[in-house]
Amino acid sequence: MDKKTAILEATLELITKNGFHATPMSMVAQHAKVAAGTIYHYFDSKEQLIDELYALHRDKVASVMLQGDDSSKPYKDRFRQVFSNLFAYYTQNTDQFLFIEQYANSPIMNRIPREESASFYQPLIEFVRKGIHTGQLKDISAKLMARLVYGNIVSVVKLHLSGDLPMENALLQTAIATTWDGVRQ
Amino acid sequence: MDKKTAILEATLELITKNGFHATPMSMVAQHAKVAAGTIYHYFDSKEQLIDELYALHRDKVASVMLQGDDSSKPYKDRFRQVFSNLFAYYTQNTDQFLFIEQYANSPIMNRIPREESASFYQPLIEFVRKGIHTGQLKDISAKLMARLVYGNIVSVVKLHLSGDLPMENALLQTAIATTWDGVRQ
Amino acid sequence: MDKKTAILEATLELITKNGFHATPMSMVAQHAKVAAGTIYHYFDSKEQLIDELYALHRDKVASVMLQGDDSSKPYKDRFRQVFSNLFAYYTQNTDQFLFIEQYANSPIMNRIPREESASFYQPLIEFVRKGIHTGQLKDISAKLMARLVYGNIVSVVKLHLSGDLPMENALLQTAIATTWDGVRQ
Amino acid sequence: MDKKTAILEATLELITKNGFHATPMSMVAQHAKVAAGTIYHYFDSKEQLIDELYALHRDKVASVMLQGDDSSKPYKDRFRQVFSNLFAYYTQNTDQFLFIEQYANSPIMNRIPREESASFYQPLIEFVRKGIHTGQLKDISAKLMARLVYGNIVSVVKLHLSGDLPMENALLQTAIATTWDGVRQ
DNA sequence: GATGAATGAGCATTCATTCAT
DNA sequence: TATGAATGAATGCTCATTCAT
Repeated sequence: MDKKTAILEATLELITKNGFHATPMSMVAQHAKVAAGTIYHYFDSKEQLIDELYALHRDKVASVMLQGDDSSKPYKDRFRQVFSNLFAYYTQNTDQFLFIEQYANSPIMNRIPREESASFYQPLIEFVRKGIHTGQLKDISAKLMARLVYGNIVSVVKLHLSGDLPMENALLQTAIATTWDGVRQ
Repeated sequence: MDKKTAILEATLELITKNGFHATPMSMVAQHAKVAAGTIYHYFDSKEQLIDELYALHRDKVASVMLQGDDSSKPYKDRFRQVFSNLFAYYTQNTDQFLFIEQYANSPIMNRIPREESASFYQPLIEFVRKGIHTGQLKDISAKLMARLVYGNIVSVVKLHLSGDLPMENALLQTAIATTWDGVRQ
Repeated sequence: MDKKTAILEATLELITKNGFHATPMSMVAQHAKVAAGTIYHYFDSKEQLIDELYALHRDKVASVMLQGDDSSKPYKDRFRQVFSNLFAYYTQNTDQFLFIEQYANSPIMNRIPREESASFYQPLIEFVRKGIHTGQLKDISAKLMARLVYGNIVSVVKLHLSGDLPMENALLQTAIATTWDGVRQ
Repeated sequence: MDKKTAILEATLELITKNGFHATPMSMVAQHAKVAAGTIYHYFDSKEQLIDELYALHRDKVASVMLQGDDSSKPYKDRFRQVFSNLFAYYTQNTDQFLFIEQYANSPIMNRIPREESASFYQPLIEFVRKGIHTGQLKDISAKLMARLVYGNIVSVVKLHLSGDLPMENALLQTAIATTWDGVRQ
């Protein structure tokens, strides 16, 4: 649905820029070039619109993460690729990144059932688990390791976006190496 | 000022629970047991109240971080202590942690001048810089390294608070070791 | 027209239950199983739909009132029958009764020209007039008498519907007798 | 409270003229010469405002009804007075009458607990009960009789207000006599 | 005729802020 | 200092109505 997409895109952009509460539905309507009432054909409420937007981008991230993963390659290369995938996606889709972080760190996150929100990390947990089983990675909790790896990616993206230290490739490789040294066997 | 403190505490608690926009000034007044108008004797506006609250807790974190740091100890022990200090503070002061994260990940963060907000990491940057200079840590960007270390602490606290994997001490030591292995020379 | 009837019936039911303003056209459409736009093929507006519904049931009541009236019977029996007719119709068609009362007691009643609305009582006025002329009823204003009689019927139906004192037959006969004693010569 | 009274009066007037849903809160505010938000200091919601308005006038009616009742007078005179009291009050306070009728005949009436709403008739029931016990009135259900008497008053007021047959005193006496003849022993 | 997506004016309600006391 | 009643602009949402198909 074209209008639904327009609404979702306008919401993403505006919330990223202004925050949840500084983004009135009327402004979303204006930017999406639909009438205010139209939004309510596609979404039950502002709350539900935002939740759906989050679910959409959460799933998108999950699908991007393992793109191009090839189990025949050396695990270290695969690890480097996963890190790069997310870094590239987030830095090229700043709004998505900032929206996800804003959402995940606000109390509205609790509107999402615990299980569903835990599942965000599932693909990454599976991925590190493989590395653990094959002896490439430390034999520690996969849940913990996945969080640490993902957290490092987020840290690097934030540093990049802060403008304080833009990530050229060499620096990114350093960050990946640092992460790898932490988790490798 | 007793009332000012009451207002700040009420604000912290309510924003942590409800979020910025779901926390009306009237509710803050009620919880702080002052009249609505009284808040405006101590703060110019809601915005300024929140900003001041953030500044307060940001500085508190900076002071907690290096508590008990003793430059005569082995650097690795000092590193372990910094990590533990923050972990302990955040898990024992959940509201502060959640408030800082909520604030730092929302667009209102931009209200704070870039420099000031970068300075949050300054003590940690100095700390890792020492490790680099003495050859204990990798010779890479201190800014990057500080972010990675702090990001790992945040990751561990969030995992703990999610209830998905409570951190007993052994697990915490694992997380510290993983971080250390990443940054050490 | 089948759909038109469905719309009228849905409107009656919903307005009786929810009131005029708590009955959106979309809800009427849903219950009548037609599209929202379809209603506007049969009715000009919500206002006109409601007015037509009222006219419909007002006329229905007029036709029910004198059903089975036989001028060869004793007038007192005929009086009793008119009373019973309306009581029976209203208690067996609760929605119609409640809708008429709701409509007649709301300011929208003024949308109907005075004359037309006065004509609701016309058949009853004629009926009591006969009783007056033949000396069965008091020689007082027929308009007044008709209103008193109809008012008594309404009172009895409301008491019945309130559940506070269900009308079995004996009680109904008492009510009729009381009314009769008031108006008879 | 001066403003509260102004709000109640404005609401009464406007609802009587326009109906519940055609009376926006902004219009109430305007007529009461207060800000829109001020209404919500005194009332929780539009619904509660209307309910309170109804309760207020319901109680007022109950207190007016028996005004000047003197148990040493002949019962018939007392009966005539009760009838006259209500007729006079309603015709001199048209808005109150129309509001009560509009409210009582709309589905919102169900917001009021059954018992409370039944109690509206209680004073009148007690009054007719006295007449029954002393043998002045028919020995029939007091509940039924009270409803019939009150219904007659309402009928007379409505006829008067319709403009179709203004009630001068002689006519009013006729109406009272008709009612009395119906209920007297 | 029939549909239902789309419109946008209108509504109830909230809330940051002010100010007379 | 402190109060809390009062303000009124702003917000999320509804709903009668239209119109392209």
